[in-house]
Amino acid sequence: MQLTIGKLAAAGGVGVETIRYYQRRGLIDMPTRSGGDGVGGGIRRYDADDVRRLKFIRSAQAAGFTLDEIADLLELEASDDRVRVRALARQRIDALDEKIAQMTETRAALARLADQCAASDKGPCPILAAFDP
Amino acid sequence: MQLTIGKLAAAGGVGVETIRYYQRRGLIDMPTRSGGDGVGGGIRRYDADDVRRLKFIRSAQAAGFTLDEIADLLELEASDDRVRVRALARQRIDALDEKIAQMTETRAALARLADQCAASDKGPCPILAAFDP
DNA sequence: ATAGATGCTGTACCATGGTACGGAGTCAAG
DNA sequence: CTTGACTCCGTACCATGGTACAGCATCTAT
Repeated sequence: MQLTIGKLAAAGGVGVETIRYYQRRGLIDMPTRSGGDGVGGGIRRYDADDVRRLKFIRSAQAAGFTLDEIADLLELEASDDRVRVRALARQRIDALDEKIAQMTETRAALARLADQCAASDKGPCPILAAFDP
Repeated sequence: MQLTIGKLAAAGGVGVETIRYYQRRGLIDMPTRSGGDGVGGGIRRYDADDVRRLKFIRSAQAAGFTLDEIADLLELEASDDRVRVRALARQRIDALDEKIAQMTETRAALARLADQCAASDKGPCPILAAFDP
C-alpha cells in the first residue's frame, strides 16, 4: 500500500502540513520519493507503518506527552527498551502529579475567594484583594 | 516616589523587558515621561501604584490567569464590578476542573500501564502498546 | 564636563504545536 | 496532451509569555 502525504494525513486525521512538521521534528522519517529528478526531492511515498506511527503520535499526545518525548518513545519502541519507557512514563506521571496538585490548590483558593466574594458585597472584592500586595 | 523602569522591574522581581511587554499588552499603562524632547518618548516614570499593579499581575498569574484575563481583572478592579470578577473566577475554576479531571485520568491510565509493564517482561511493552492503533 | 550606567525604540528570537501561502513541479484522468 | 488536483520547498505567521540586541539618547555621579 502506497500513500501520498495527503492520504496519510487523512488517515491520521491531521493536516498535510502537520505531517511535514512531524518530519522536520524527526517523528516521522523522510520516506522514499518518487519522481525526484535529481533536484527538488520528489513525491513522498508512505506505507501502513507510517500510518501506525502517526496514530501512535496522536495517542501519545493525547496522554500529554510532548513531541520531544514522543520522539524518544518511538526510538525506545524500536529498541524495545522497556526500562527506559517506564522511566519516561514515571517522569510524565510525576509531572502530572505536580501540575494536578498545583492546580487543585489554586482551584480551592479561587473557589474560597469566590464564595467569600458572593457572601458579602461589603468592602473590597476578596478575589481582587487576594492578588493585591 | 518616582521609579525608573529598572527600579520597577526590580521591585516586581521581573526583567525590564517584561515591563515593556506588559505595556504593549496593555496591562500597565504608558506612564508620564520625562526628557521627551518631542521625538522618541522620554524616560518612563512610575509610582507606587504601578508597583502594586505589577505585583497584582504576578499574583494573578500564579493563580493561573492568562495575561488577557488579568487585563480584564485590572479593568474590573477599576470599575469595582464584583459580579463580573466572580464570573471570571468561576470560569477559571471550571477550566481548572476540566484540566484537573483530564490530567487525573491520564495519570491513572499511565500509572496502570507502567505497573503492567513492570509486572512482566513478556510480550510487548503495555505502555507503547497502548498508543498503538 | 565626561564616563558609564540606564533608558529608548524597533525588531528579531526562544519554545510549543502547528497553519498558511507562493510559485514551481508532478501525477492521474479524460 | 491537457487540465486540474495534488505535492514540493521555503518561509512567514498564529498564540503565549516573554528575552535579546543594536544603535542611539539621557541621566547620574565624579
